Amino acid sequence: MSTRVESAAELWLTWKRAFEAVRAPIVADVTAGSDLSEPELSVLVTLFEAGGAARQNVLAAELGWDRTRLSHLLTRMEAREYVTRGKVTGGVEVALLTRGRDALDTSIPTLEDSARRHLLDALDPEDVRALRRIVRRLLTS
Amino acid sequence: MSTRVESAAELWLTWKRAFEAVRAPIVADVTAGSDLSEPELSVLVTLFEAGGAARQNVLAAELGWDRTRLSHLLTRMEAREYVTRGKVTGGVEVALLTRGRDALDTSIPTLEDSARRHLLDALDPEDVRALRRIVRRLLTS
DNA sequence: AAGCGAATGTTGACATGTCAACACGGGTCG
DNA sequence: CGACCCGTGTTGACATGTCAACATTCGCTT
Repeated sequence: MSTRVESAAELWLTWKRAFEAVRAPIVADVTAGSDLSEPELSVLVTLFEAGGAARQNVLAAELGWDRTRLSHLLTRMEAREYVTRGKVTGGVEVALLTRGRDALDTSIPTLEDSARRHLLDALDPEDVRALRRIVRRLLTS
Repeated sequence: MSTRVESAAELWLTWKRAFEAVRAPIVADVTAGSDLSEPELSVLVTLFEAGGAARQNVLAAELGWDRTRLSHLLTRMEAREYVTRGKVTGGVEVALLTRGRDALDTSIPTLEDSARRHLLDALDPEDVRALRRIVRRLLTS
């Protein structure tokens, strides 16, 4: 009759809650300043970290997204001249355009500031170390 | 010209990546078994934790969602007879229906199992303790 | 070379989320 | 009382994400 929410599920659910609680204000901050949505920023950042260009499937894997989602989003971003797509043996390569770099330059400081206020400052150094360790572990498992 | 991604932003971005990496398989597991979407499950769980019924605005706050989103979702869930809405002084109260409880009973064990495999088992006890502490801290800040 | 299969992307229909505008119902204060 | 104000919830238009079906291309096998 009445299911209980047990340990692993409970850990997941509270983690999710905390994550969303942090995400919401950060997204609000970031989207307030620029005309980038949060997913768009993720794409640009990932692209930037990859050196300015990346294969579309790599991008999708990096972001943990579905091909379809990325495809649709890139179509829109291409129309706004943030990125271009070029055919390459075995697929498609996406590259940052100037407008994309400019948008990044505008958004990153805002993101840095917001993330510091809503995440870093809420934790003490030990927590931060632990969080980094947890993240690393989860990403390599 | 070329922005760097600094410490707080970098922490946030990697955290997000790890979170998504954990979320994806859990969502896949949970939605595979039942006919509940992940947001729907969140609503049911929150409702259940609240004792089976809750004011709509409380629910929204608990979930960290927009009123609008919850309203739309509840409309769909009401149509599927998972929950009901009743007018109450000062707003609307949402209550679990039998179908909702049944769906929970089906989904929670799946969630528990999936969360254990994809989250708990990937961490050692120390990480888990740290994560719980971090979550608590973030939710009360 | 020809055929096949797997990986990659795209497309269109549909589900879901977001935003701005509106509607309603209590408080509160003149 | 009556005129506001504010918190709550709904609605409809639009943006975004998801899913299944389809193209294309590359590698592998024969």
